[in-house]
Amino acid sequence: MPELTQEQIAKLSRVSQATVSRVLRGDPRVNEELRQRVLAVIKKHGYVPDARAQSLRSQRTGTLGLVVHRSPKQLARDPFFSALIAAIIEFAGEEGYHLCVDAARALQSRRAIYEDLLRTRRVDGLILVEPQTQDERMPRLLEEGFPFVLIGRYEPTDAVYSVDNDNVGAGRLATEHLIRQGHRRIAYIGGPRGLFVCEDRYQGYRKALEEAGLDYAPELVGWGDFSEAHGYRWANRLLDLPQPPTAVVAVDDLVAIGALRAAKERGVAVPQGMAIIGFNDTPFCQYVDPPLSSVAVEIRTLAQIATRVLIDLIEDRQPAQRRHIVPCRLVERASTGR
Amino acid sequence: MPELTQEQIAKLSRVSQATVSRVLRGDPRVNEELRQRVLAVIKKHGYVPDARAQSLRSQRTGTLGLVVHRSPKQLARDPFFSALIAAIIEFAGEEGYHLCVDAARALQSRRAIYEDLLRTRRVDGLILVEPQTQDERMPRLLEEGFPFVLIGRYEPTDAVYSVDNDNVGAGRLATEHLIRQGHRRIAYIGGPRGLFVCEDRYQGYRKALEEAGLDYAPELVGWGDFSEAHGYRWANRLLDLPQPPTAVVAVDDLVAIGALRAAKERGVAVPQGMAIIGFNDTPFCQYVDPPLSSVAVEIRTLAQIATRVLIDLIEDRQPAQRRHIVPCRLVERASTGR
DNA sequence: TTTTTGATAGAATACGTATTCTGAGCGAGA
DNA sequence: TCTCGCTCAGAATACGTATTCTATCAAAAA
Repeated sequence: MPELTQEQIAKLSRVSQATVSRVLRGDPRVNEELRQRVLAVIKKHGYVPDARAQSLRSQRTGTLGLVVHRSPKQLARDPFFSALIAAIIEFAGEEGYHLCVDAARALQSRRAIYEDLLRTRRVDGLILVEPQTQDERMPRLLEEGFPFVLIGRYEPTDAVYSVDNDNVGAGRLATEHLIRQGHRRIAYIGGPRGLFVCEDRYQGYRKALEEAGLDYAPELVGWGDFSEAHGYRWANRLLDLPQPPTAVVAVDDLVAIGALRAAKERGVAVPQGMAIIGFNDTPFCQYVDPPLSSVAVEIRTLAQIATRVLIDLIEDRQPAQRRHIVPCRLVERASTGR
Repeated sequence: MPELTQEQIAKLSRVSQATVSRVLRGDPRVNEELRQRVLAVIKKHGYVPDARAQSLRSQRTGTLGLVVHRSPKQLARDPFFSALIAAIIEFAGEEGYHLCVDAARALQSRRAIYEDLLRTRRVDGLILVEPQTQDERMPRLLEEGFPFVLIGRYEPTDAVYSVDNDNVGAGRLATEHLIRQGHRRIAYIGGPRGLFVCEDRYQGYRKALEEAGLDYAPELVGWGDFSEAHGYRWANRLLDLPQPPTAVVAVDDLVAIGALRAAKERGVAVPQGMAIIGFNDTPFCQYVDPPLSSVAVEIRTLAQIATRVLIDLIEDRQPAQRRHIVPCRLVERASTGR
């Protein structure tokens, strides 16, 4: 453990510890000769500041906290989170911050993690992902004035800084794309009713239909969950209709893949018999047959904005705006091709 | 910021700060009456220790560091890493540790991250993933006696603690499975020559052939990279042979999917015309058509062992053994079914 | 020459906790 | 009665850095 402290550097340079600190911090009020002496010693023996002492003294840890409340199992297989974590690491790193990641499985542990990261001052700020509307942490964080930023949406107050995908726009993008391809009878397979992301994409779907002057057909809209099985079931039901849709907007890639399987099983060609588009542009979209069109969510942008806003808050710069909406991007593949 | 310090708790309880500390640490040498007084005050006003001060004082941060050297982009789309990170978070959390994740993109930044995590004493120990044989960090870490554990393999010295998949066993598992299905002419599509994981799986393949008394056919073995394109190219080449293989072991799921695509394009039915098996049991295995058999890597076990060994090292308990080999598991799906 | 100003650097202190040191009080043994 | 030993709690200190406070010295102003 040959790690030197400022005190030892000082002794070797025949100056005081305070002077060493000043040299390191670039304080101009130090004589050039002494500065050189100190720098020479540091160069020779090496010096790395003790982050623990620095953070105790300066009240800054140089670490951001990321809390997701998902089970590690979900976390492990959700490409969204891995991409998000990776991107946040990247952008935080560029600004000289580290990232501390914690996962809150149960609601019970959520509180514990919150205590442990925040009140112990282990991190300078927090990024919360997909908060719930009934999130008891938000008011407390606001009250304490602790820097944090949300990825997702939170309705009860607009006092929080947040970044979210333009899910309405995404739904519209997918639907308009299908309309451009000539489709007139377009179904929507949604996820759980009441979830922002599903409702928003549904709104986008409705708007696109409306603007194109197409009729809305309630029998073409189904709600459920985010599973492949749900997509499979609903696609089958849609294909059983007297007048089945010629295209399907599925709220999630997995759901879309379920629909794809149903179509293939019944001998319905994709996209000729039925076009299918999903959301999120999950990595496996390009490996299914036919490759799946999808509306990509700009995870990196999401991460970049969240990180920058949080660091601005931490460093007492007033961020430009509270709510950020990140547009999505259409990725055309064979499943909606001509 | 209504966070109280021990000093303030002490004042409110009319005792000394030392006594508060003793009560909190469960020191038995404190009178029951005082203890109760202090606990009552804490209960009323709340108290959470300052992690920064604790770590400065106790030389322990309660944080593990995880360093992966991959670009954030690769990181984002590699399910292995997200699963690994998730699992480490989980197990570290169970032991009361946090996780600080950093990614070293360039070789240049690797050094910087190493400095920043380790010498600044920001973490108590380090988990290194997929070290290279020429890894300049290893000797230094060993020399400094800094606690660390490897996920992967390192040859130059056996002084390091490491956890690795049984890749030889995995290669054997896949090959034996195909042999059991009656295949006699089995190809191997590998990744980059010289990479441990590829060489080991190849060894397993060779051993399984040998033990089954099957001839080794060099023309059935191809090396390249981990891409889908490589699998596609090599599968085509194999199918062009005068006597094509009836089964393929692909070193990675992506490579296997490339092979799958080649087979489908040429009208070769899978598995009847050619069986295919991959490695890693990537989430999308179950969504391709036909679903892809794969040898699953026990990421959670890997993470669990690595975390436990590291924490043992940190807390001065001698771990049982230096090298841990985690067995893999066969996941049968339609691509190798009868 | 005396006072003031400015530049510089060392001494001292604070951050909050854990632990060692010290001393007070008391019962037991001589 | 006096000392020894023991229990317990407060005082003091250390962890390593950043910063404020203070002292020194020289040069400039009076």
